[in-house]
Amino acid sequence: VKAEKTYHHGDLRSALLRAAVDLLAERGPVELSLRAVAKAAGVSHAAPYRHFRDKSELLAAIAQAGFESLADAMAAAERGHPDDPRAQLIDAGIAYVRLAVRNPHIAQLMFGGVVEPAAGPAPLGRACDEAFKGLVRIIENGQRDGIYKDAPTMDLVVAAWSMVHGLAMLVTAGQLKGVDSPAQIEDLARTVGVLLQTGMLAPTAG
Amino acid sequence: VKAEKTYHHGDLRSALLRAAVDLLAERGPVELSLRAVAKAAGVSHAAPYRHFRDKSELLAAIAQAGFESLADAMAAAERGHPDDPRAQLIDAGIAYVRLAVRNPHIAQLMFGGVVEPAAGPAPLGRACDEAFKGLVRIIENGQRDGIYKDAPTMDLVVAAWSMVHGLAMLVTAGQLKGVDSPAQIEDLARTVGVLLQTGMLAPTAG
DNA sequence: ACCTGAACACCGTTCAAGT
DNA sequence: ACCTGAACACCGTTCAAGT
Repeated sequence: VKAEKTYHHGDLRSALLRAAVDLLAERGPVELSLRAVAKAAGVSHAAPYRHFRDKSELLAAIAQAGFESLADAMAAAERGHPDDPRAQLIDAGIAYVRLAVRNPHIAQLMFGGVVEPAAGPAPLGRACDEAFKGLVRIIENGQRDGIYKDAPTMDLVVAAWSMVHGLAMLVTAGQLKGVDSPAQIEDLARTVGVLLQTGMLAPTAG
Repeated sequence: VKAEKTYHHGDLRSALLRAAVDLLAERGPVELSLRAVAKAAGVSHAAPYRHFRDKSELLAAIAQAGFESLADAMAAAERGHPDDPRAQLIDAGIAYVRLAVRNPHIAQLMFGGVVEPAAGPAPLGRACDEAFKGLVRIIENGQRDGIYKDAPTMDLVVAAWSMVHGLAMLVTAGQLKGVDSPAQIEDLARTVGVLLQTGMLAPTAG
């Protein structure tokens, strides 16, 4: 941790990523400049090009890390309730929303159309698939136990993913007024998750 | 349509917006340049500054138009089924998803964190509120008729909005593999909407 | 292998000047 | 009132050169 002789760094790549995450939060993806990232990391403006092909690849690398965290959270939710798929799903939803709320700029980078999605460079697409598969497994667990309707698994998966994803995106975009504290948001995630499981319709209604 | 004498335009502002929408689709918000927009509209690179304070205000104006279309669609869904709040909600969801799918780049601009949300300039925030209120009205109609659960209205609204918003965002981000055709997407919106109303749980399950 | 410095084309934004 | 042209600081990207 004190070998600062040879050019500048032991691990410039991750130093650049850290600096970029900070600048992303400050300035947004449009105003973020690769030159400012390089300066923050203490290298020349050309140095990042040894590690990222261009600015969009730097942003994609940040998004990729986000998808990896998401996949981890899905796996943890499944492991956390080995015999209770309903709790797995609720926890997965809460974890999803929590991750997005803690890193709103990264969430928006992952899904906001600035970096290309699954179509992008291979590792990004793979990380994204991994997160998706975690959710699929959780729904499959519930269907195997007969907890969920006998509908096509993908219909249930899309419904659950849409709900939790939508909530996360609305919250990180500041679209939900009066919802600020993390506790409030987790409550909302839980409420909405229960609604998805039991439905909006009144028990008595036709 | 042939008065090209005085400087250049009769309505440069909307010509710039049209050009910007095209370039947005081609190059994305980061690579979109105000100078290219000006050139496409046939004016000097300084001319846009008479109509927009800066690049972000141009993008915000595009997003605002998107929110206005969304508010219109919500109102149309309500009017389309005067006595059937369930159909109002399903139609609103389908319209929401359809708008997003037809203009993915605008949808991502509206919600992707590139332009500031409700916090932004007044007209943007107002347009966004208007769309939201349309959905609230539809849910309130259902509660008034006793169709929906007697839960807090905002819980139902957030659930419904999250679901439809999430589906729209996942589709526009290309995150849902194998879902391409508009018909397929509308089917999915309908399926997911019914799931939200009736719930994921099996009727028999505890 | 990894980084620097100069270089090029391009950008956002401003402003005095034109009609 | 609305637009132009020059100007400035900044950016993305490349490349020959350094260690």
